[in-house]
Amino acid sequence: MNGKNIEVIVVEDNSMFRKALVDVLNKSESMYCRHSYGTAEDALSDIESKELLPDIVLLDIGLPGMNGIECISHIKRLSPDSKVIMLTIHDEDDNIFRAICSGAAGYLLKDASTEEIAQSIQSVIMGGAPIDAHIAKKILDIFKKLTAQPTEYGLTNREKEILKLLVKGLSKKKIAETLFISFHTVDTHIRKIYEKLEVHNRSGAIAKALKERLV
Amino acid sequence: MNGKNIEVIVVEDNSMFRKALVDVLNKSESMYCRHSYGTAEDALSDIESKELLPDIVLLDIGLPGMNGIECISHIKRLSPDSKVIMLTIHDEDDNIFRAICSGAAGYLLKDASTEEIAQSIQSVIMGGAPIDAHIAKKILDIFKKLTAQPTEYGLTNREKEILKLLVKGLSKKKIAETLFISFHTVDTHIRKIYEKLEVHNRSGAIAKALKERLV
DNA sequence: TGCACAATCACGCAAATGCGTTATTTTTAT
DNA sequence: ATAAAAATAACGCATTTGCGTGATTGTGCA
Repeated sequence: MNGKNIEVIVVEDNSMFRKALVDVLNKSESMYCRHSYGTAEDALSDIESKELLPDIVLLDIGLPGMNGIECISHIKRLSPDSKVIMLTIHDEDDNIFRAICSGAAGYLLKDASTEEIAQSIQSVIMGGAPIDAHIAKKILDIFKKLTAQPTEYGLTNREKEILKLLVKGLSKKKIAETLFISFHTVDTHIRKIYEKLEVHNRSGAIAKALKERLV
Repeated sequence: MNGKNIEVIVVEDNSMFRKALVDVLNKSESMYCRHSYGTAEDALSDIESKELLPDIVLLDIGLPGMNGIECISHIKRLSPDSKVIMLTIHDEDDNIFRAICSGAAGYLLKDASTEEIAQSIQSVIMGGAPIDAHIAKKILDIFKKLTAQPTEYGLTNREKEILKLLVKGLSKKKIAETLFISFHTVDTHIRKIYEKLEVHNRSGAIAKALKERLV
């Protein structure tokens, strides 16, 4: 049961970091890394042609060409049992959600030590889901945002109605025609909307409406 | 092991439907319904004062006053082991996601027969998650949308950068200052963005960017 | 009875936008 | 090396926007 039996491949464009990773992995007693790549395309074509079935893929998100997120599903297609651990520089990366949904098994920051990364691989093999604490919080935040009751800005029904039309891209004139009211009335309503949403232009109102699911 | 041992409570504002439900439940050999309510507030205060710990809560989404979604978390707080089955009229209800995240165990349409509803209760008790097929599809669609690769509109990096600033609500002038380029250049980029996104104004671009997670 | 609030409408004006058109330079790809 | 694409910049103009300031009407609540 012991021995170097966990096959790991590394996909990471920074060659310094890639080499450091590979070295650490190969020093481990339980895993080895025979293949590492600088781009998703290289890795995928190798997996396909050599019929590689790695246990673990360490995958950078910020790759040139095809990015890591896209890469996950291709890997899963070619080698369904491979576990993918994402590596990222930024914890504010808003791709977290996509990665998790695409089937990433873990999610680590690059400032993790190479040892920590090796440790995380063990954890994935044991069925765990190593996720950096900062990233875990981000994930919870995303869920919280998705599930949160929309903030109550005290918009009246008419204002909500007009906000919807703004989001649809209508001009004041078009809105007036749609609702059979005067251009000026629309203008007044929009001013109230801006005031209540605490924005100063259409862009802000639309962004807020969509981000906070007001419409 | 047999007998009427599953305690169900019903929260539904339509009294006709509520009564029909309660009757069917009480006719069942395995469950009973002693308490039913027309509002979330009534149900919650009763749960609190009488220390009810129902096995199942059938909960309408479209309640007057506190809605069903809000109600879930209160129920879970007062009676953590209760399983909540949501009832809704519309399958296009965009609250599905919130309900699931709040911990609803099932999600049914009101046009389900009362028998089907009773059947679903059994299924929840058995550890299942009865979700109406239409609703299940909606859920998958929401996830698909959340996880979908953003449609490729062929935006260049510069265009994406400027799109982000548009979403932040900056004017062309501000964008020009931010990027240390001319107002006119910003203008040109924005025109290309509109062209590629097939919109004709800022509102359309921002709405598309946010809805399709381009930023 | 009165007052707050929603919804309606109006004028004017500076600023911003959207678009037709043209053009140079730099980068990328074949 | 050469063609295509991207990034840069400019002028003019009709339209739209954002906002200061003002007003009238209806509805509900205290």
